[in-house]
Amino acid sequence: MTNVTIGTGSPRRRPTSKDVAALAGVAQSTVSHVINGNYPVSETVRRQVLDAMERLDYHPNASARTLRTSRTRTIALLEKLDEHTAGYDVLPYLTGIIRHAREHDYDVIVNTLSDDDNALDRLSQRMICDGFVIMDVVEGDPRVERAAQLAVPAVLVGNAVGFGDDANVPGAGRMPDCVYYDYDAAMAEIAREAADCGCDTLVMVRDEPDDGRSLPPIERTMYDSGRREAERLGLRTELIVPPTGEEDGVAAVGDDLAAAIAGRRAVIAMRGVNLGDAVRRWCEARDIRPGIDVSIVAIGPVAAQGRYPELSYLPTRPDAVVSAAIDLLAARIDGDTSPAVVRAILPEHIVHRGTTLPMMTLPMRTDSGDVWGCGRDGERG
Amino acid sequence: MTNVTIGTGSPRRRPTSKDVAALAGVAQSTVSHVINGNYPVSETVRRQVLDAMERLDYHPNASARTLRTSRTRTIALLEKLDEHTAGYDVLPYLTGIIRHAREHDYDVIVNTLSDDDNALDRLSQRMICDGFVIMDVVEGDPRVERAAQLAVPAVLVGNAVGFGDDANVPGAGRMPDCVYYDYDAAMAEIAREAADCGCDTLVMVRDEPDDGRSLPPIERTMYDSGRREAERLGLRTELIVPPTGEEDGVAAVGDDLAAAIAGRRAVIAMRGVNLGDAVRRWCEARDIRPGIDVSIVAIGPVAAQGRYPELSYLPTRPDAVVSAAIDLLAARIDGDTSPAVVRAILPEHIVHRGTTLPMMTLPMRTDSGDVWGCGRDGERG
DNA sequence: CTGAAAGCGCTTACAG
DNA sequence: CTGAAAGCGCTTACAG
Repeated sequence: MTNVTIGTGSPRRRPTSKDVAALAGVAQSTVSHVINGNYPVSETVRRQVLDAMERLDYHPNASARTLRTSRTRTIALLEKLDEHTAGYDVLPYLTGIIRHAREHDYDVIVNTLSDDDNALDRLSQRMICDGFVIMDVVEGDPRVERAAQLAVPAVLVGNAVGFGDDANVPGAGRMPDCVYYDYDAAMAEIAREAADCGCDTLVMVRDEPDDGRSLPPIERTMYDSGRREAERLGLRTELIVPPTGEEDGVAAVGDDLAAAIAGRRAVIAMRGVNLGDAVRRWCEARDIRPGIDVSIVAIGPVAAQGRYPELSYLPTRPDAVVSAAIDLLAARIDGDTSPAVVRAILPEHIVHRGTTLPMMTLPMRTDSGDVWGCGRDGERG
Repeated sequence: MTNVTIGTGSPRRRPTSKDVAALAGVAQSTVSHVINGNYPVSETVRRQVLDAMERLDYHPNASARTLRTSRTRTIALLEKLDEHTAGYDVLPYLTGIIRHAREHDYDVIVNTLSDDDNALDRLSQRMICDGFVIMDVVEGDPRVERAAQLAVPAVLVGNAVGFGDDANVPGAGRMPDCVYYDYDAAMAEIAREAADCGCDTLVMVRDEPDDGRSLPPIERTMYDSGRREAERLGLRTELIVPPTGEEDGVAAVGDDLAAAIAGRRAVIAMRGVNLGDAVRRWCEARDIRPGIDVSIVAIGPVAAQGRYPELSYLPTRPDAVVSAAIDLLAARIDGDTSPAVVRAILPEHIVHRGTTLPMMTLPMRTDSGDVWGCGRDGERG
């Protein structure tokens, strides 16, 4: 306790490894050896050093270490956010990234500004961070090419833009890795679970209209994927495109929606728990009973669990996504130069709650009005 | 363009101020003088140096600067978040802090982990940041006392816990500054606007029940404050305490709520736009027309604007809060040792949208059923 | 196993 | 106005 600043007295100089060495009666390098464990140190000396560190309340200075090692032990998260961003969609990513980064002993600098275009350059050129996690990449995002030119590695989270067929970045540099949740597979999974329990229709409600602003890349192909899988399984499909992703949007396409599910065993699927809940309320207002007359499944983050406890959903696995992303990034920082990786995180299964009956036992009405359950083996008719 | 890493070739060493000095034909210190502007430099030399910096694509190394100056130009934001945190409540604070920090040329390390208890110690002891913004401080939060002992300054955002009457921190150290939105004044403001247009009842719906977990400090006194102001103005008041802050909670206290507003000119006020929207929907489901039969005003973040476009609300001014917080923190980092500051950010006025008629012209029914407008001067009767 | 020395890339008195 | 030198606090070959 000799090291606590008292009142307004001038703060005592922080102890350095030199002070520790002096107190322990060893060389400064020995202190470093003890701390980093890169060189063998006798147990006696190790104890002396540890003891001195404790007594002085010594903690190594991060910037001195960084200056010497060229490792900041900091990664930067670039995620453009505005006041319209749905928070419970971003929080699991944010917190997951921070948690996994900490597990790799990194701190996370977060930059959410949409007008801070040179954050990427500034943070890497001044050696403020060891690597980047870049989120919400859009089509033609200049940051992808920029990231490829950087002296530090980057991983793209949430989209596979600029990869696949057109994975070549103009100019030199190495491609950033990319991790994303596979919405295509997710929609296909919903189609499969629908077919498994004898539904005959998959109604997909799009999250956002195609209004000139470019659709999120993850939305470009998921409806096609859902339709393809559904048709392969013999289901009818419908795509409803509301003018907005909220309650008003659902109301605006109410007639289409009503027609799409009328007299059908339908599963209504959409991206986003907000939209899912809006559809649920729309149904209830019209005495269509989710989980009985129709199934509603939203593809959304686990956070939905708290906010919409009644909604059945297919989790987007943000933790799996960011865990893979941080592992990749940490490996790159440690010098892994293997070819760039594009990793799809696959969906698991629907979490059945109030808006679907468990698919395995979903009651099914025959034409005669009988209700019976069906197994996954497809014991039907 | 000579400095771009090509393909897998070994990355070129980053240029240093020494390289710049050599190219410009001056001493390294002169380069520093040009960059920092602390010493006079002739215009000719300045140009030479600037030119050399440009040609080499030179950017000063942050850790070397930090090692020398003991300034990291980084602040740490500590905000415990879990998956139940409402995102649109935290995003404006997060983004606001980052934006204002950048304006002061700070980057922001964010730590949202609820189990990373020594983040405060680690980040300050290893000199990773110059100061802290600590959010969501709760009663008896050990971080307040901890912050007071730190070598770097801290500012508490959102609560004034441990301040006021019991502002003394045990042990030595300097008290952190604190900035908070004044919910007491907010509820009083709602009471005043209600009285101004001839309402006779203020119904407050509490956001969270007092369920053993300590209430957020900002909720401790706001209902008292609302009641006091309302009664001073001759309004009746009611406090409704739902079992949860969501839709189910409102349903559970539906009878109380119905009784509280029956036959009254009531303003229903609550903290949180979610709750406000739940009340709005509850009203509409019972053919009580918000904005006509009753007023609903939620105290909430500006983000409500996007999410609940119909809801009238009293903005919580997150930007004003964090702007003040960062200004204070930056001043402390720059050596300001004046006494600790507790700054309340006062509410402005209600933003009238769908759930209130503009208060100035709210139609008012007399006993005889007449409808008439009223001015702020209180022309009544 | 241990220690003396160099050096990471800056900034800052200080001397000129 | 300009430059040579010291030093911030570490880590890492290297010599012993």
